Amino acid sequence: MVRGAVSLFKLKGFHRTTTREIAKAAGFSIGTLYEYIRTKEDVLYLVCDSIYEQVRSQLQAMDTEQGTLVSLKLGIDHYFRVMDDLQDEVLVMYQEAKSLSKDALPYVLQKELEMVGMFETLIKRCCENGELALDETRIHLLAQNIFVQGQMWGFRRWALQKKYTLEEYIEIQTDLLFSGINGYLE
Amino acid sequence: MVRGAVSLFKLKGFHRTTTREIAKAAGFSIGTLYEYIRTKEDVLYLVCDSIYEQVRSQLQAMDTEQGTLVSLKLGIDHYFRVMDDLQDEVLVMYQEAKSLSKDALPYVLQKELEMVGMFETLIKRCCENGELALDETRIHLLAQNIFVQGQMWGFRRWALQKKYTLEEYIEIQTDLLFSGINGYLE
Amino acid sequence: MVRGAVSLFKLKGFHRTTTREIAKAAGFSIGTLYEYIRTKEDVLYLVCDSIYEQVRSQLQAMDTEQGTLVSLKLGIDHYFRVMDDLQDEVLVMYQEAKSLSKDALPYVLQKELEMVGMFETLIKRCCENGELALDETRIHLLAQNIFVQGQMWGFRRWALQKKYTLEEYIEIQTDLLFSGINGYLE
Amino acid sequence: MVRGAVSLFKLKGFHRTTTREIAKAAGFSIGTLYEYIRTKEDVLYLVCDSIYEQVRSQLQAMDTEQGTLVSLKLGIDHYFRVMDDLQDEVLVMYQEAKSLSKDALPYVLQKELEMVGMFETLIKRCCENGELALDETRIHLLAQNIFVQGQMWGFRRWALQKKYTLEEYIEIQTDLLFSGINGYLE
DNA sequence: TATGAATGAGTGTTCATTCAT
DNA sequence: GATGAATGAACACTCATTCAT
Repeated sequence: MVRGAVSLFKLKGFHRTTTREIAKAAGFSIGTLYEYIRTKEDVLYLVCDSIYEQVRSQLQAMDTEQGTLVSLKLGIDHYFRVMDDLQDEVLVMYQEAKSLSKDALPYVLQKELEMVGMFETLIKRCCENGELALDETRIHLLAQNIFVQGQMWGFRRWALQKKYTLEEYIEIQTDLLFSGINGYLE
Repeated sequence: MVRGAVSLFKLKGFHRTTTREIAKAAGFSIGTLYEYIRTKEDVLYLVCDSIYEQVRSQLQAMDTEQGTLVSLKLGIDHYFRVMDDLQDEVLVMYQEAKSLSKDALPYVLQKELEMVGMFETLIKRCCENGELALDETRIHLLAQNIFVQGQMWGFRRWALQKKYTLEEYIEIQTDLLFSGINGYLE
Repeated sequence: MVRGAVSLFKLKGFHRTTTREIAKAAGFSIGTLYEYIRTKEDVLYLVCDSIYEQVRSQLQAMDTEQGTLVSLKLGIDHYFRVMDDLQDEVLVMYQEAKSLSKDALPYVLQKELEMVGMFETLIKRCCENGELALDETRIHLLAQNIFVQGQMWGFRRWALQKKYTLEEYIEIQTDLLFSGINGYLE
Repeated sequence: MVRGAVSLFKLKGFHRTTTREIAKAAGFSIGTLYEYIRTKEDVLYLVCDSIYEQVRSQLQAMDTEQGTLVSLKLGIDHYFRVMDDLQDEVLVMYQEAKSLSKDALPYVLQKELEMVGMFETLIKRCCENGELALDETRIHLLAQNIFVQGQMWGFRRWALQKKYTLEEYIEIQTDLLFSGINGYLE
């Protein structure tokens, strides 16, 4: 059901998608759909939940233990590729999450923070390993930046994917992330 | 009218806001509303247009000519403050722009690119001045990053504004932007 | 004003025509239009009234006095040509008269009866002259038939005007009216 | 549904009848009405279609084979009685058919021509049988006249049904149709 | 006097949700 | 359980009519 709903939301947005369409795409009757959900909004919640699950499961492969700059770069590379793979899903979530009820939204945001937390861990390991010397606040914001830069590839695709291939994007972003502007002083 | 609509869209989103509410918020009757617009979507377009106009007019103050790293930092500082000021508006646009018709969307995206262009110019001036040595592709992506980091402050406020004051955010982001991770090697 | 309204009603019908369109077609502002009428329906009444007036004024030329079969035929010929001339107007009245208020309708129907009355008179003169021997009921129905056959040319134009020219129509109808089926027994 | 709609259209016309009224008259909710139709105009089409079907089914009883003047008279008699029976329906169709879409109208007109065709056949049989000697153009127009005279009984009821009973109308019309004016020369 | 901005009741239509079968 | 016919609240939009200027 979720797969079908994602396609529909991607195509027409949450509000323009009818419950009938969701049921049809899932191969259910409308009556059966309402055995699984109580509200149309539940579908959105399930969709968001499923997307986060996909993202998280794909990110499991990321090595958070080694704590070297190389493994950090590999982690970023991996994450960006996952975001490329799931860009439709991520775009949907970005645009529709606000339609979640006041109850469901914090739950979803919590999951996001968990994912940001993965990058925090990755960076912290580097600090513990003595490869980096960043304070907590810098670590957290850096993690958020990496996280958003991954999503950016999807939600600003209209601007980015015209100019860069995924490989170029990963390479340049990683470079800018590491070198900063100061790395390019004349 | 636009002001009222922004508040409503912020509160309930475009789809959950009725034309009657928009009219009421604007202080006129539903009939009069339709003297000014042809379609509910026109309101969204006017809202987006007005937001961009506000952003752009506030960014006019930015000095794009000097071409020094200091003026670049000042530009970023100014932009982030503008984004803080207009964070509601920017959030609305982020979430609702996808509801624009196929005709209006490119027009809005075009305006975004113009704004990204301002940062590109700012950075290019530094290169021309011999303060930086960045190639075209890096300049463009850097500009996009700065642009998105400004918007981030608004659309991820639930995560960021709990941890950082605006001043802290500006300071740390600027620092990370310039120093990069390499700036923190042990 | 009436001229413009007739064109509009012909094109889109009474209900689909807006008062704004009527005003514009008349060269008035909407405010001024409402100086002349109290209700949209008044326009319809004025239109119907004007159409009957046109028909009647054109029929004045008909010679009702002579009381010969030849003058009867000439009268029919003349009437059919008037109906051809005013077929748009007549069609409009046919289709929209039912939208007249309960007050205005009888007034309009009265005018129709007056016109039927002209043919009654024409036929009666022939009887008085000793050219025909028809009773009252036959005279009245004959007059109605002639009247309707004239309108038919307009309101069934989609069927009739593909098959007959006006001249043919007049000739054959007159012939059938006079000869009847019995005139064609083998 | 069609029955209820006919009553309403008769009473107030198509445009003044709301979909809610149609639904109520049909005994279902507005939502259910829209399970059966896609557009209000569909109701009009269904109404027109159903009326023609009623007329045609009732006319099946007409004997088109015998080809005698007596059977022609019986046919006319039968048709006039059907028109009396369905005069409300016929009146509605006369007044509202113009509101049909450009797609549906020809379909309805086609059905009318089929019915006119029945009278043509009836008359032709008489010719083939050697009872009459009428050319094609006269046959066609005669058929149209009979057809319209049947409808007249309904759409000019305000004038005719005050003066004549149905029996009188049938008798006199048939007589005028057969004898013509010439049958009443002194 | 002539205007046209303003009004808001009313319309066709949609769609989330229920519930008898 | 599974279905889908039925519901009706809610919506975007129109337009006859008014009235301050």
